[in-house]
Amino acid sequence: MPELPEVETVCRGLAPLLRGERIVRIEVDNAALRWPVDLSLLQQKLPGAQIQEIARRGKYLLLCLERGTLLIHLGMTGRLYVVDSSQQRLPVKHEHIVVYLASGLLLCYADPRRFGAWVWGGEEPLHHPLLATLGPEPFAEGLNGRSLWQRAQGKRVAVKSWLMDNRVVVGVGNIYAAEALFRAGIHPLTPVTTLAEESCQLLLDHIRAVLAEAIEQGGSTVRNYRQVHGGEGFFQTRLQVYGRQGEGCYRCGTVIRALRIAGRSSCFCPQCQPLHQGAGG
DNA sequence: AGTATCTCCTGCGTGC
DNA sequence: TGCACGCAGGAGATAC
Repeated sequence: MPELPEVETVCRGLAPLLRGERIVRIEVDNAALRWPVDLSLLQQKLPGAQIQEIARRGKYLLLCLERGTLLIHLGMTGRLYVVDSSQQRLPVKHEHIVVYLASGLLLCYADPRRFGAWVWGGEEPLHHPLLATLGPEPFAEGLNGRSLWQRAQGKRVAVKSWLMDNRVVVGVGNIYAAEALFRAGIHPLTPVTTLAEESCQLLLDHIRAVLAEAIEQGGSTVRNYRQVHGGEGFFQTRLQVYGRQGEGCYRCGTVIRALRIAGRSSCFCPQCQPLHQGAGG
């Protein structure tokens, strides 16, 4: 399931392949993604346009064209890949969208569960409703323990749900929230309002560290995530709590447990992540 | 207004 | 071997 490291990896993989390419046409086989793909609009905007840059905002990919930007979200199972139209290829299951490029390359989108999105973001994509309400990027300079702590005041929500709220910080999903909390020694149910400012800083440091390591490793291949060239990421071998319930903690040997928090399975080590006031120091 | 739940969807593992 | 079922979860919509 793509989180920030996976989307960033896809972004970095696509950029050198697509930058400067001119779009010839777009074919949509199944428009029933998270929101219906507006085919007539895309057919009006895309053909003839040159791809200037590929960028990322949160978990959204931005395909920046000459006059406007296409927003792409991979949802849970979305996959972008580039193939050469001159080479024969087998049909890909759940391949819903193909963008034909002037060089003969094809930008393809497959998404079994169709939680993803292809949305026209207009000429000022950062003002698009999907992007306008997003919180800061985790690596943004202005983000620090103090600003996080200030925003946590008066909120009783569990720290894990809070981290996954993209108004607080973008890009942190279920996997990396669990991993960052483990590294910071903070119980996932800790009410955010009880976190000390130092704990917020520690947590942010670990969020940044785990995301940076995951990007370096090409993301985590859990279920069907793949890089642009079809290769797997490698960070999944370094996950310390996610998906490890019932197994021993690498640090202390205690059995990793899983709770359901806001409907999401949340793995943690009861020994390394005790639940108490101001947890995490 | 803050918080929790619902919803979309398919593939996969489990149990009978 | 097959089928029902639960679970996986991003994030906007909806309900409390």
